[in-house]
Amino acid sequence: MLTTGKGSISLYMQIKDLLTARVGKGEWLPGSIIPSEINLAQELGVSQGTVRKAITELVENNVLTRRQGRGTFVSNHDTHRALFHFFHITDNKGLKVLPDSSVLHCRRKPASRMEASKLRLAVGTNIIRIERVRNFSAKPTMVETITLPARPFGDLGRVGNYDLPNTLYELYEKQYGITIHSADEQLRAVAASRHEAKILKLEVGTPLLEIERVALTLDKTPVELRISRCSTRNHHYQNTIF
Amino acid sequence: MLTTGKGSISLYMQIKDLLTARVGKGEWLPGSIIPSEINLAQELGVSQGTVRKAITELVENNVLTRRQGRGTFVSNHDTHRALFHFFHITDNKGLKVLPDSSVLHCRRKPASRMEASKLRLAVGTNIIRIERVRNFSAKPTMVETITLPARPFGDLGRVGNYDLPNTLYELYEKQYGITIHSADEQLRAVAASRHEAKILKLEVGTPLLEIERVALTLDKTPVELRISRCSTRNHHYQNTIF
DNA sequence: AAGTGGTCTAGACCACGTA
DNA sequence: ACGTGGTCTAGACCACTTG
Repeated sequence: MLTTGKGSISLYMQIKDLLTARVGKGEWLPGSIIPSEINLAQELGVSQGTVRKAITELVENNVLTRRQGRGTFVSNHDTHRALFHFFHITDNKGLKVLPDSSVLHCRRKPASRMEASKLRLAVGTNIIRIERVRNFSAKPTMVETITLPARPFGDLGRVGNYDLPNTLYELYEKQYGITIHSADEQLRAVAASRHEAKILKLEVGTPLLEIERVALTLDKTPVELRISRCSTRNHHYQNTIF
Repeated sequence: MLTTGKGSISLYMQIKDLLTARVGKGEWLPGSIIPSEINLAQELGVSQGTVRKAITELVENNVLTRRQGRGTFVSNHDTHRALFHFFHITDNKGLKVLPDSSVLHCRRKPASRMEASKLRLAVGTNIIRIERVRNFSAKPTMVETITLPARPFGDLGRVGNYDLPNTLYELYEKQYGITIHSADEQLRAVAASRHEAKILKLEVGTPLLEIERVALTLDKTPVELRISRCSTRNHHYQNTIF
């Protein structure tokens, strides 16, 4: 239960942790409504303002979403979030459009040392490795290698099912109950390999922007490693520092 | 003055705008203390909670900084902010250290079309163009070209004064009263030119990470264009998506 | 009309830093 | 001891959405 008094953490923080846990455990599913502030306050024996403060911070963390007059909901992954929150490539006019994707292959393998390290798995654990190319207005622009631990993602890409949706995080959430909450990205400049050059129709050695992303759940468990190599002839990676 | 009633914007928003204006106009200088929440509430004829909500959002925007027991201060640029807020290059272990810098040259020129566009100046307006190289543990790693409008930056780099400090935003703030508040960055992969290759001791054509940054003041006026080209052999650009 | 989140108030008490 | 920000309460009213 909640504790109060000297030396103990503040009430709203305890409530924040409690609400986070309920979301993390799947007690409240993405997209569903949570009890009203007043109900939660009664249940927890605190004032509405205290619950409100906890919820406010979770809204800032993109864990919950408020809708005036309707209620408070667990955030979920829709196309908008994929585009404006997790996708940072824009064309050189600053316009953001999701590229479409086509899968080149999808294989089950033991994790390489690098994959194991990034996903915090033992070397040799089974993983699913997807390679796909992403096109902007029919022009191949990015090559992506996506690595997922085989465990929670069970049958993904099985039975020759290369028909993966464009926005994978929606799939992870709906199909496997795994919600991506944050991601760490490392960007480097690399030279196009022969393989990449062929796919992207560029010269071997052309500089490509490499984005290595580790996607994490709410409790910071890494669940996806994605390495994208992107031609920056007509596009760039956009980041705003506030 | 503050307005209330139907259709008018919320009180705390008006207060937020008012406080922002006072900071923007230099009425309260970076690093200085602002009146206490209680004093502001009395002055403005609202409750402390309302002032508090306005200040809370400005703290989240990095405009103000609270220090418990001491007061609320206008944020300023120190080394910590330069490193953790505006500098995104880390080594491949994830460690962040500021590189040192040495200026190659510093010239006054009319703005190129590109510079004028990015800084929202008329083509041909006088600008200051600084080129410097940045070293990590004595290894040249980044080449930077920094463009500033000559107007507000008066005598910067004049009289052969190539002794610019490493963290320029502190200089802009203290010397010229210009506070950088946010920045837009565009990242691309490019091939090292002969000039860059020589400085960085690399082969011509080596892929470099180009970071094109436009730095803005609180009222979103662009005041610095900075193009960094960075070897990503031992370092990378780190971005976290929450 | 009823229920939700959004704003605002007035006042209490705590934790922290300074003098 | 005093003033600051930090937490918490109880209650009022508004704005919005749904039945």
